[in-house]
Amino acid sequence: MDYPPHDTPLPTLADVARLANVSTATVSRCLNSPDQVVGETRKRVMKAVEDLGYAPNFGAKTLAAKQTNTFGAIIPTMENAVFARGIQAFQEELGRHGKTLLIASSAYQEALEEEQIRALAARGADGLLLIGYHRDQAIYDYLRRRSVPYLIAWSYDPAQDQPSIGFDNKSAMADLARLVIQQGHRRIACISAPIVSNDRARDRVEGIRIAMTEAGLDASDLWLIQTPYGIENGSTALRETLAAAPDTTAVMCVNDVLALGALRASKEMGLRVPADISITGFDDIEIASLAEPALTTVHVPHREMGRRAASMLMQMFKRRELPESVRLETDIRLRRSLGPPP
Amino acid sequence: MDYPPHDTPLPTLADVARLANVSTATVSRCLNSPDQVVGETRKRVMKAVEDLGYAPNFGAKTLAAKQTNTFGAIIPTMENAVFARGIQAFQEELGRHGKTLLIASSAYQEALEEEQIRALAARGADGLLLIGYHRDQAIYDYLRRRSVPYLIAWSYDPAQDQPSIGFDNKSAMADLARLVIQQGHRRIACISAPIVSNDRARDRVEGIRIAMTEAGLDASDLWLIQTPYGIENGSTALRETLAAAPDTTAVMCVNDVLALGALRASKEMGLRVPADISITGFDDIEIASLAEPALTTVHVPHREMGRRAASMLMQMFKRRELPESVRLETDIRLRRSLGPPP
DNA sequence: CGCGACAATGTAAACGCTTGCATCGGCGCA
DNA sequence: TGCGCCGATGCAAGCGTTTACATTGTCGCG
Repeated sequence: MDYPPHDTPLPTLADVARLANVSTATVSRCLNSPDQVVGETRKRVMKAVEDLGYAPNFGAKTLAAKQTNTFGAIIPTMENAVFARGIQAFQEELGRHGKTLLIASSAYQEALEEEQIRALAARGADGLLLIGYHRDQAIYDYLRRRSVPYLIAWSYDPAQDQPSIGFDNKSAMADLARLVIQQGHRRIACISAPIVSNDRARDRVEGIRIAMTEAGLDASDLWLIQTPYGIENGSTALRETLAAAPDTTAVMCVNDVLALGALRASKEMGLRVPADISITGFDDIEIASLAEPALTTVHVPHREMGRRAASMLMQMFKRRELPESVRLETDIRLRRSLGPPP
Repeated sequence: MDYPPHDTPLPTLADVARLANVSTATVSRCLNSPDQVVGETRKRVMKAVEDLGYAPNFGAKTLAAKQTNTFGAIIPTMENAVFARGIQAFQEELGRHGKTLLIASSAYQEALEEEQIRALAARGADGLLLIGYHRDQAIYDYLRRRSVPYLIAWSYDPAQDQPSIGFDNKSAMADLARLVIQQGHRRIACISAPIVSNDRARDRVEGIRIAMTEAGLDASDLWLIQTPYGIENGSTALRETLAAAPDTTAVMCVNDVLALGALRASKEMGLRVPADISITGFDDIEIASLAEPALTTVHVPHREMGRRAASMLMQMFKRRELPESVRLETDIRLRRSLGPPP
């Protein structure tokens, strides 16, 4: 069986019009605003549509109508449950309003993200959801110039002059760090994602430093190690940390997945958590509470964020104005993986 | 700050042509096949493009060129790491060839999936990746009629006359079930996703039945409970199972997430795994080996599947012919969660 | 009975790009 | 010097919609 390029070329509006004995305008109206067409004609047209198996050509439609009912989201990776969940909610909300969501994943590569943003914008997305602030100014200019509404999620920073919905990564992590310090920890290590193009990770690390400084500790004492996303990487990072800084008593990870890896490595090394070493995460993914011991982490309302992001973006498109940025609350989930130092 | 609908309308090919003092044809060629244009002209054109901040209009481009360089994937949910991983690989492979991937998620709803398939097809996707066989025949007809290449992943069933890449869910699960039975289990329960529109789940359940029958057990004795995807749901399902069938000694789950939930519930109920009850999963997601005890499950080469699916689909588009379906091998990862019955 | 208003439909001009074909120089070769 | 060829570029015809505007036919009302 083959896919003839188009042996029977696809039916077009004109074909339908011919068959139904009306003009293309009428067919178009039938499809887009049926109440402008009287019952009998409409029935005839619909039958023709059915018989021909007609489906509108999207490119042509966009070209003529300049609206796609399609929103786009560019996320760093699908393999992170955190984004998956937020985006799922985002899509559900859009769906409720008859909009379609197109997702692209950039695999944490800046160049690729840029390409995808441009692709989605050129494709006429009615609006774009982006993750975090960090990206080339040229992209923002491009988006503004084409007047494509965009919203930044997973970060909230009033200092950044961008419409956004998210939480304050810095202060959330600082809160957690205060708790860690309060438990008596002085030798703290941080396992982070690469911070160079990830403002969320960067802010979280910064949060720890802030709390340390407040407590009279020397922030430059923070042992920092960066590694890509992944359980395995978290494990490796913990081993390296303990090799280089053996007196560490608390390891704060910038996300739960790294923390889970660290947890595993600790156990494999025969360390008891939290008796010998404390470990914390960030995100509160579902398995955080399932781990052994359960992981102390920062809970983030991902679904709420996704849902509200959708509403905001649709508003932006409809009303053509910038919304107020929204700050969501996070809260700390204190679980067994954090305890006093040995 | 506002998003004027288009105060300064976007620059078009014609604008660039005017500024560079060439025809639109030349500009188009500059952008799409630069070697057809001599150096100096090209430079001039590129400068104009730059100055104007020109970006091609995708709709127009598709309309004229009938090729989008875009592939689509419709997955049941992003929240399942299994799909996330496979799709990530799928995208990476496409990216290597300069193609873009658009993803839509159907939240396991048939009607939504259909809508999204149509949307992506109408949008001129060069090819579509679908999950599993189960969907309305009308959709297949539609796709064929529009001659949109499509490939089915995560399932392989020679009986289905569709191009696909995947593994044999039925025999994979049967293999695992044989192992369970071999350990001595006779009272087996199965926690499944809803099987009505999910052939993968259905086949896995069927696999258990086959193994039971082979072993001389009565397949209708299999205690089956269906529940949506999610750890919490897995927990609940386990409790219900044990309430209704208290003599169960092995619980086979159709995916790891449900299994993890079951594991948690067992522990909460004070049962020792596997001493009091054995639990198995399917997929071998990363945390399966991290669980306490580590989960016995079926390992599936998700990334390989994604990567090869991309190649196949690109071939289908280029060569316009149906490929051979590909059957991938799975293998059982025997871990501590499975043991002999008490 | 005639006129205006209005509802239903048709006409045709965009929309922004690609591409087959025509055109135009300039070059090599006899 | 003249011819043919070829590479670079321009011309213009689509591609399949939407939609402003024009046209037609009906109906109610004075």
